[in-house]
Amino acid sequence: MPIPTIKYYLREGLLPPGAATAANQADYGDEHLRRLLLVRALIDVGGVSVAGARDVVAALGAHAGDPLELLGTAQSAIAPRHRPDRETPDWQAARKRVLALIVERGWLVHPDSPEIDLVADTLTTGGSLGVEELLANLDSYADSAASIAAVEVGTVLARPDPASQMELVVLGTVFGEALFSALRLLAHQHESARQLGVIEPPQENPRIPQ
Amino acid sequence: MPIPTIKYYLREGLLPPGAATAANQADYGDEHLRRLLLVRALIDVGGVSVAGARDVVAALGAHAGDPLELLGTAQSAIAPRHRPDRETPDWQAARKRVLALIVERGWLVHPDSPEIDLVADTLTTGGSLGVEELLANLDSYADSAASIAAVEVGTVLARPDPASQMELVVLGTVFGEALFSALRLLAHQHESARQLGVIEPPQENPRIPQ
DNA sequence: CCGCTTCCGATAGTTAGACTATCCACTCGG
DNA sequence: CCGAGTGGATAGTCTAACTATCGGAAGCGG
Repeated sequence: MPIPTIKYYLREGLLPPGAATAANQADYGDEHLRRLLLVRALIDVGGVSVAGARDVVAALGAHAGDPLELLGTAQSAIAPRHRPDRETPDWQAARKRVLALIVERGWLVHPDSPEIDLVADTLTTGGSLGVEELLANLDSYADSAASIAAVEVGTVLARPDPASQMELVVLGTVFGEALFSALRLLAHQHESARQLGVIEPPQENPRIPQ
Repeated sequence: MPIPTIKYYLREGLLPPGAATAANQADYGDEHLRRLLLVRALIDVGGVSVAGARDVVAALGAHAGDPLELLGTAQSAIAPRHRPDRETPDWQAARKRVLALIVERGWLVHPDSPEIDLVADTLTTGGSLGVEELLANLDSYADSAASIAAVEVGTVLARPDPASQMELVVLGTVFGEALFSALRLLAHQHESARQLGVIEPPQENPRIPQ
């Protein structure tokens, strides 16, 4: 990684300044390196912008004990930015559908969460392109999201100290997404082959027919 | 949407040229509009670059009956671009782990699929940042990816004509990802609240205690 | 302690991607 | 017939993310 880039990150506030030992020397420690790796992960793996990464590390420094706040910052840095018209009846209907989902599942989510609007955005834009199937499959997506989230939150809480938990909130958001996404691709391949009736998977003992 | 932008997309080959009626007039039909919406969805919702969108629509035009090929193009346009060193023993071990997962699940995936490497990339980079939990949770991710993929492939195959199926491969890849991602965020909120032992969800009849 | 290298911080320049603006010849609608 | 609008071509703008250079002050080997 080129030095000028690191200097740039320092300027942009993505990395904390080193401890100055003289007018033109400064010490950088292990946590500087670690921070740098975190930033690169956010940018390379999470596709976050430099400005977004700055917000995330700032949030990591601030509300040191509030995982929910941090989670929001991390996710909104990662989420792609698209805003359909939110005044249309279609969008209102989509939002209502999401609220219904939340209620029927008993999800502990504040009804004013902006994340609800994000789901409605996706449903609406998809609907306007004729992907009505999104709505039909909404429950399946919610099932998977719920089971993944349960595992992930459990994993975060299993970390011993709060600082390490905070970091895993950020890293888990990014890497969890990337990992799921890549596995989904593999699973698509498998399911396409299976449902299209290509050759069956190798059996325990392929010699015995049927 | 400004006209100059549409002209730009035409130049870049994201939209097919209209049927020329005169030296300086051309007709555009419904499928042009639809194509434009598809491109915008790829860019806005999927976060795909203009060049990536061109590749996807080109793939949509070519191999008209090969969903697997198209799926690969669509996913690789969406996937963020990060390449850790693939020669390290860590990466080799990660890849072996992924292959084991594929075998033990009987997934019908070609062992040379580049998507396998993507999973290994994520595991390796995560591991180098100390997110060992990714490996531990790999099976949970695979479970969810499998069940989502089964639903999605089924949905695509339910479409009546091949052209419409091809389109849903692309749109489903993009919107499915966005929808799952947004729902995961909501589910994180819920699970954090639940596992941290915040107030319980409202019961059917909250009056009756216990 | 001399000189070469490296480093800090600051300023300025570069590159790629995604638009956006202008021009010109033409043509359609009133 | 005339003014608004269109298609195609060319050139310009704007932002994000780097990258290069500069001046001065350490550090370090001999």
